[in-house]
Amino acid sequence: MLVHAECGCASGHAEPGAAVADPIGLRAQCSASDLLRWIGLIGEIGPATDALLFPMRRLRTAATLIHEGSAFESLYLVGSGTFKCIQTEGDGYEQVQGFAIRGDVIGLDGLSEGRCDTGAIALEDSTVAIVALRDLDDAIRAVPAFERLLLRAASRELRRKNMTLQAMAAVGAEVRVARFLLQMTARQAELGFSGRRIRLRMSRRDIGSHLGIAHETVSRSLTTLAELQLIKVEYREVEIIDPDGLHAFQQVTRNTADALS
Amino acid sequence: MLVHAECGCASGHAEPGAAVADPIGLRAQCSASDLLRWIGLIGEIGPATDALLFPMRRLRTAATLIHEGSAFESLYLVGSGTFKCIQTEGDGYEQVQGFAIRGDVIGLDGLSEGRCDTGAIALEDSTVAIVALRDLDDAIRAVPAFERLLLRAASRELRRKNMTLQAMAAVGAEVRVARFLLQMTARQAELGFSGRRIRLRMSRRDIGSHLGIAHETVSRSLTTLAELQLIKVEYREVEIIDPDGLHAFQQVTRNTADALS
DNA sequence: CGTAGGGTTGACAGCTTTCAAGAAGTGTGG
DNA sequence: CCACACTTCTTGAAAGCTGTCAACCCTACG
Repeated sequence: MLVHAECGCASGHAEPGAAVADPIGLRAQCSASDLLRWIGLIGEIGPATDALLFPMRRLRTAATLIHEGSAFESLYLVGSGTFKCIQTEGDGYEQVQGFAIRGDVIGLDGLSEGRCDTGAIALEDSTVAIVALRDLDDAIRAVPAFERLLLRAASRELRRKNMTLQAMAAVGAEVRVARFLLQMTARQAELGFSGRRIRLRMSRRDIGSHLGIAHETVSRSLTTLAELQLIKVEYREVEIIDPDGLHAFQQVTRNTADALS
Repeated sequence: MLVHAECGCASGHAEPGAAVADPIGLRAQCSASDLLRWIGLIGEIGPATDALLFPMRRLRTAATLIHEGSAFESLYLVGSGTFKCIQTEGDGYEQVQGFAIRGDVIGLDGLSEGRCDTGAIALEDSTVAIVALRDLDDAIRAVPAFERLLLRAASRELRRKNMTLQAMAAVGAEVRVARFLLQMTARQAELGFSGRRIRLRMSRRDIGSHLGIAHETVSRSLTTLAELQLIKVEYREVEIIDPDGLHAFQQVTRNTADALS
C-alpha cells in the first residue's frame, strides 16, 4: 500500500529545469522570510526570520506529498506548483477536498488528531517548505510571530473551505463551475498572476469531485459557459471573456422565487 | 444594518432558568480552565489557566452572536447550546456553513481578514466565552499553550469542514442525510451524550442548506431512512435504531460500478 | 506504433427540484 | 385558558437536470 517510489527525496531531482519559475533556485532550504513572502506577510520579515531556515522538498508531477492516513509529522508550505488534497471514501471514491498553490499550508487538518486525514498529490512539478512538528516549538521560540502566522493560514483555509461549500451549494452545475473558475482566478490574482486567464492543472474528474458533480457534467458546463460567451475554453486553458457576465451568472444559488421580495 | 436589539449583553437575562444545563451557573465570566474542559484538553489545566478569565455572554433562541460582515473583534468558545453559522449569498440564499456546539470555536474564519465572513445565530439558549482580539496577546503571554489551543481548534474545524464536504459529495440525498446524522451523533458522543439519540436543534431548511438539498428532500430522506428501519424520526427527535446498517448505507458516495473491482 | 488516460458529446433513466396544499406544532395576545 | 397567526413539517405531482453508460477523438508516453 505505502509505495514510496514517487519521489527521490530532496536530493534526487534538482536539475529538471524549473529554475525560472522557482524563486528558490536550487537551494535545498529556505528561510522563514521566504515563507512570509509566499504567504504575503512581508511586514513580518526581519533578521530573525532570515535566520530561521526550513528544509525544502521538490516533487514532480503526480508525486505524493502526503500519504492519506499516515502519521502527522510536518506541515508543508507550498512555494511553487499545485497540489490536490484528497480523501478516499469507504467505497473507494476519491474526494478532492481542495487545491493548494503558492502560499497555502498543507496538512493543517492533521494537527489536531496526529494523523493525516487528507492526502496531497502534486499536479505539476512543485516545491514545498517542510515545517516539521518537532521543529515547530524551536521555530516559534525564535520567531514568536510564526505561530500567529500558522493561525492566520488556518483561518484563510477555513475561509476557502466556506467558499468551496458555497460552490457546492449551487443547484446548477454551470453555476458551480463558474464559481470554481472565479475562485481559482481570484487566488491567482492574489499572487500577482492574471485574473482573466488560467491554466487548470487538474483534470475534469478532479474538478468534478471537488464540486460534487460528474466529470462529464464539468465538460458540458464549460461548453455551455463558452457558448454563453462568458469564457473561452481550450483544453485546460480557460480565459474569462466577460467577467461581469460571469459574476452575474454565478449569483444564482437556487431558484428563489420568494427571494425577489 | 447593525441592529443589536437581539441581546441585552451579559448582564441582561441571567435568570431564565437554564442553570441545570449550564455548568457555569450565573457567573458572568469563566476561566481558561473552563475553556479547556469544554474543548477536552484537561491535560493543560493548571493554576495559570485558572487565573486567566474571560467574560461570558448568554444568548436566547434566535439571537445573533455574530453579524455577518461585521468587523472581527473576538472569537467565541461555545460553552452550552447550539449555533448555526451562516453566509448569505448574493441572491439572498442563506447558506448554513455549519453548526457549533460545546467546545467549538466560532469566528476563526474572520481572523485572517479582520472581517466576519460568517454570521452566527443561536438555535437555543446558549452561552459563549468571549476571547477578544485585543486580549489575545495578553492571554497568550499568561498561558503560552493558549495559542496552540486555538491552532488545534482551527485544525479540528478544518477536519469538520472536510466531513461536511464528504456529506455534500454524496450523490443521493438519503446518503447525505445519513452522513449528517452520523456526524452529529458522533460529535454528541464526544461530549459524553448518547450516540444513538439526538435532538436536532435546527430546522429541516437549515439541514437542507447545510447539505445542499431542498428542505422537502430532507423530509423525504428522513422518512425513507425510517422506512428502512435505520432510524426513528419524531419531529426533531431522531433515534438511530440500526447503527451498523446506517453506516453501511452511508458508504455509497456514487454509483461506482468500477469500484467493485 | 500501440496503449492508456483525458476530454467531449449523445441518449436515457432516475432523482431532485419546484410548486402546491394540508397537517402539525409554536407563540402571542386577548 | 383559548384562539389566532405563523412557522415548520409532510406529502403529492410534474418538469427539469444530472448521473450513468457508451462511443469517439485527442494527446502523451513507452
